[in-house]
Amino acid sequence: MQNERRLSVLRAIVEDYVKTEEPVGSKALVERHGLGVSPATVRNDMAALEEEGYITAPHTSAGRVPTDKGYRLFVDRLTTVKPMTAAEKRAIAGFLEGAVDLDDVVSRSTRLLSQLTRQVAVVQYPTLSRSTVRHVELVALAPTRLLLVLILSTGRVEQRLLEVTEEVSEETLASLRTQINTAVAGVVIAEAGEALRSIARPADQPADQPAAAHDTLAAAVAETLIEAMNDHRSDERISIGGTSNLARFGDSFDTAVRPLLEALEEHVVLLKLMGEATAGGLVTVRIGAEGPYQELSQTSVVATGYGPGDEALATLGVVGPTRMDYPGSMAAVRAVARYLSRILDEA
Amino acid sequence: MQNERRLSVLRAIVEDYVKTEEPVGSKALVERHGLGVSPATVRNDMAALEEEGYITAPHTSAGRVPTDKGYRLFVDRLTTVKPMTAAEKRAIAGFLEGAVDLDDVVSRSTRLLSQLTRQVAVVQYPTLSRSTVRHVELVALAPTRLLLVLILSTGRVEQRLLEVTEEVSEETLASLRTQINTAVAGVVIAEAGEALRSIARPADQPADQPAAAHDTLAAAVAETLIEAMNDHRSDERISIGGTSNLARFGDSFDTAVRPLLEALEEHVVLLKLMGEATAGGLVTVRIGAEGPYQELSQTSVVATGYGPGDEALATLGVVGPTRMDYPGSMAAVRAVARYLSRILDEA
DNA sequence: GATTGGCACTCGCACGGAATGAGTGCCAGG
DNA sequence: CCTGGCACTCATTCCGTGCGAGTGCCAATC
Repeated sequence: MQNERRLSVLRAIVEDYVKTEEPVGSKALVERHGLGVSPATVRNDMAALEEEGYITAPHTSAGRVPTDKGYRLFVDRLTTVKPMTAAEKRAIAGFLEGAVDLDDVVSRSTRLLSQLTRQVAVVQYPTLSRSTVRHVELVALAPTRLLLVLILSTGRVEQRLLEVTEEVSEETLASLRTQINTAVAGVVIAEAGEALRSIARPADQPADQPAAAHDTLAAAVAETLIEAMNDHRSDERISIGGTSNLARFGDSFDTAVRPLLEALEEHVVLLKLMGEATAGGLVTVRIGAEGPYQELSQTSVVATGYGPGDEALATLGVVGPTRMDYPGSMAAVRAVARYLSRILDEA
Repeated sequence: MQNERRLSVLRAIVEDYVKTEEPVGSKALVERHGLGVSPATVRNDMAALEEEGYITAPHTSAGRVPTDKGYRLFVDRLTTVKPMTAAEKRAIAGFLEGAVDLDDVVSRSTRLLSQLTRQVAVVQYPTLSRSTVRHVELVALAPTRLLLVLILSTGRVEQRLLEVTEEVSEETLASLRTQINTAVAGVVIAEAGEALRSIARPADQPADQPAAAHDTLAAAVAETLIEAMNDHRSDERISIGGTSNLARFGDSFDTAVRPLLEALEEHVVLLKLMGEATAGGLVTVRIGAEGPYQELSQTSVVATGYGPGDEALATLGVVGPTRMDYPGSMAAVRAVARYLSRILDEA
């Protein structure tokens, strides 16, 4: 790929095709874009581009369509991420400001992203594993029934019910509460387990009766909390929005919409599709067959990581047909991730 | 509608049409069902049924299709809800048993329902307004930053952050916590607000300095809690699943799938569509144009209420094209609602 | 050597008419 | 009231044709 104009032609093809959803011909190209050459010249370039596998013709008498390889070149070299307008920025900030809790933040982000991109938006809830413990609360609902509330730095709250065999006094509970919070507040989840276990079996304590009872309780609480922390089921929590945007692609229902609808049900598949979270404003683009699933060879993913302090705790992005507005999507994804991270910072 | 056989014919038409998705003719009818009469006879009956508006012919040389009115008669008089098989019951119970918290219960129910019916399932989270307060927890995250956790009888947890102007001591917090819980534990949401306000401005207290501080704090906490309780935004929380089942109806994309996809995004629309929750095992069926939305004249809703003690706190059901398996859907909806209510009873 | 206008060629698609056949309505006889 | 027979309707399917968008190639031009 040497020629400079050829790249412009490819860019023009991609832009036109994304806009019109129809194969684009040489004549239409020179008209709509200001390339100062004749259709014939463009045809030569197109022939070369096709030779190199960047575009393809659905059939002889139709225009050209970008291939995955063509889109790839486009996003890698032919596009500069266009910044959001001031108005858009204000809209994003305003929309996210009003959120009352983590659920709300995530669902607002999802709606926002789907509206900005007119695609299906996917937002993963912040992972447990790399966040820190903010507070642990023990509540006696009944003499032998405890509610454990685990509050994380991301604002996420996990709760577990725990039935114990012996009645628990309010004093025991209070002391255990203090003990636990001293031990784990501010500690990363991954390391909190060890701290909890050490409370349950302190090395220096004699084996008399009340101490044993306290330890049994502490052990049970510790185990439940550890279980909640390691609950990777909840790592798979995601929020999906903008499904109705798929309606725009009703024509390619079987090749694009149907597989995507199915993938959206399988959260595990979806998360794998989104890929590893990338930090620092880096947006990942996965085009068509580049992804791990054959059935989704008509689907692209634009994603990035987010989290407080630019540490990528979770992924967020949009999913749609390969024929999508990559620059716009990338800009929107990056902007939402940035604002979302900022909100998590503050909280 | 007098003739007995005509009803059988209608039933046969509905069943066949739902199964084959194609207009059904007189000949096919007598073959597939054991009506002991000739096609000609059936034709006469069909003519009568059409006259009365229960069925209609898409065009002259095609078979017949049930009208909304036809489906209505079918669900009202021609169907006995078939009970779930023992295996299905076990599957339902087993599937719901494993849930760890309310979120999990709801999302499992959704998945379950969509799998049983092969339709789009919608489950509304239990409403705040008619549930009772189980516990209120106050946590000092920082000297001037409080986390309020509101735990309801349904297992639902609402949390709010509250910034206060003056530092709060642990003792003040503890006493306020006790006060609040004494006042509102077990009280219905609707009445809890009054109880909270009375804590904030006790009639018999002198106006000296520390008391005033305590009152300011109490008032702030009370208002935040009341706001959380009256947050009808969270009444609109719903869980949706089985969207990919819409893929089966790819043919009627524009008339059925697209409007439904759009409605699924609009939670308010969806809730209105599901209608008032009905208690006591009563399943509501809303067929096509019977619903409030013209664009959804091709969709039916099968829904019922659920909640602890058979009090309908929320709605759950399935949404799909009018051409749906009503008996099966009704049975599944009823069964899931029943098990779900039972789980809420236990918790 | 790149660019351009000209021109023949390809091929999908839209349009129109004919054949097909499923399904109906009606009628006369049982 | 049911049934077999029969003429009729009309959506769907299948060709065949014409059209036109778009291409590829070539010779001429700058």
